[in-house]
Amino acid sequence: MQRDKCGELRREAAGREVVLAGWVHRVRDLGGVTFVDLRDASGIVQLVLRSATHLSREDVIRIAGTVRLREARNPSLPTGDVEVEVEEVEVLSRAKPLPLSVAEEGLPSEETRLRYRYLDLRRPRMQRNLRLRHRAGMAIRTYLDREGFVEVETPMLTRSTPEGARDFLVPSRLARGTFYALPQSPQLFKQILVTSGVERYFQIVRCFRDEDLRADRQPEFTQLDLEMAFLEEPEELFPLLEGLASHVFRETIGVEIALPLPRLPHAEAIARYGSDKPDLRFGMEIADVSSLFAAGPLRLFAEVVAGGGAVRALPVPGGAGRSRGELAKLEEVAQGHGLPGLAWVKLGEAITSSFGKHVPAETLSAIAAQAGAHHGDLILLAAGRPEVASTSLGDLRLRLATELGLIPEGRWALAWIVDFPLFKEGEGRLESEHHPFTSPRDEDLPFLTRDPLKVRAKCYDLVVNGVELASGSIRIHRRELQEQIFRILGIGEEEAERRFGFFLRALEYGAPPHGGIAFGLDRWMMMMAGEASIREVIAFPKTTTGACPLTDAPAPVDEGQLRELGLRLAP
RNA sequence: GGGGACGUGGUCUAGGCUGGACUAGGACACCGGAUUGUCACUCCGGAGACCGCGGGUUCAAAUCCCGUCGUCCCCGCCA
Repeated sequence: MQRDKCGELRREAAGREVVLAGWVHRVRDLGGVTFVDLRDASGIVQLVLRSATHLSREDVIRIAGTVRLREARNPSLPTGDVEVEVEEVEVLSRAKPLPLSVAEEGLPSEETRLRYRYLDLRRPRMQRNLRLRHRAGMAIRTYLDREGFVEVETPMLTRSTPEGARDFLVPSRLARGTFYALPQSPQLFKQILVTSGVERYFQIVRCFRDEDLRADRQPEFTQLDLEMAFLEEPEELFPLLEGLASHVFRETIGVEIALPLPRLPHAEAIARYGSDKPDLRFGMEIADVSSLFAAGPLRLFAEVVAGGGAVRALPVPGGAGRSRGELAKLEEVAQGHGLPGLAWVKLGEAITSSFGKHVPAETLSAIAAQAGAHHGDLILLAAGRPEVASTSLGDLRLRLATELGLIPEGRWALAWIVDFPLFKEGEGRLESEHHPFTSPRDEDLPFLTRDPLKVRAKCYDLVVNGVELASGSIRIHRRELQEQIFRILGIGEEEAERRFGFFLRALEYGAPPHGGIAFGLDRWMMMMAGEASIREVIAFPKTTTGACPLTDAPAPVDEGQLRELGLRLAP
């Protein structure tokens, strides 16, 4: 269909004969003359109709006409200098009265939006989001291609390798009673690919996890997955990834990211911000004031410190005026983390505290100094196991900063979180902090047998504004070490062979040292688009119950289909 | 698995706490009419909802209670 683009008509086009096709955006019928805003992917232009063709919103039409300069321009449209005097109109397709408003304000319910997604996606904001995502994808591919990466597809029908989440299963017809699993990530395939001589692999790939949904979680989601051979240390990978991230930010939303990015050891992130994905757009750092209480006047806190615990302090700017009730609410948050309570110091006209007279004024001043708090501020104190004390205050730090409007908009605070522990305590056994294929740090290898919880991993997260954007590691490339890790995780030799045998074997035929990372692409898009939900950057997302209102999936299947698969539904 | 919020014409919403003139109001969309310079056009008129569904309390339920379904948010879960 030969046609011109609505959004590209400018002053210079005046006098030209054009053919336009698009959707009727709005109709203003003045009787003798009717104005129609015609919309196509390029934008909107005003048509002038003098014939009596009845048009409704979202009708699809094709017109032929002449571009003319307007008497009065419309400054709110890029095409506002011109209009098209219509000579011929052809209705290509009628639109019924709309089941939802295509206006930006007063959004319909999520379900209605998804049921009529083809209308919902016509909103400028959604069009913008789709295009933003496309630009990001282009930027990613351009950058990685230039760096010598090869995009390789990996199977969607694969085997269940019970890692973290619940698998989506696909029954096999040819081998009754067996199942494929949809991949939670291409983890093992990408490691096998670098072992196969693809020294630089990447893929923009769909992943599947059958867990409950959230605003930032869908059962199927997209990762930017990449892996490189001949890496032994995280630092060898960071410059490339930083280049990628800054390139994508620049090409997608025009934001410049200052490089190199700060590195923050995991332990420090917890201590200073009470989170392994700290929001670094603002201060309010947590201070350790344990030493002030170690031999101090408060027996309760002294005992905590003596028992290996810590007392940590969070400054709250301008918080000195908080009422007892407000403090109680904050305390509830801390209690939710398992702390018995919160202590506080107010730097008001006088310095007051929840300690009454038990703690001398000079100690209170010392606390204020260490917490970096000033006149008018409040200091919240948490005492307990160091991590619990910190994460409780970390939670409060975020809540209070949000409430106080201390988080600057338009800032992008990126950082690497490094030196995660390799293991964490699970239910009666050790679990991988990242995943079982993560390499321990060389200097911590001696602790593997003696004190595994002390072992740090060659593992890293890329954190943006308090959101985990990407997570990766240097992998284990020697079978013996991989088997040792499995043993520590309580995966026996027989089980390891059964579940991961194919992978262990691959490590026996010349596997280079390697490592990589996976970005949560949807979350990244969500942030760049300034959206609060991942669904706004996914064309056809699912509801919280995993349903698709557009197609009504999931749906029952015919008895015959089940029979072919050898399946019968339990009563 | 648990907690919370919401559900009123096609869409968004008022009403709900404190049940009775609610004969459920408004805006947008829709239909009819007027209208030759609008651009969120305007003006006049019209149609359209038994208030998600089921049960209960009551003389009386959109309103109170219970259940259920749906949507959203959070905790658990998500290597």
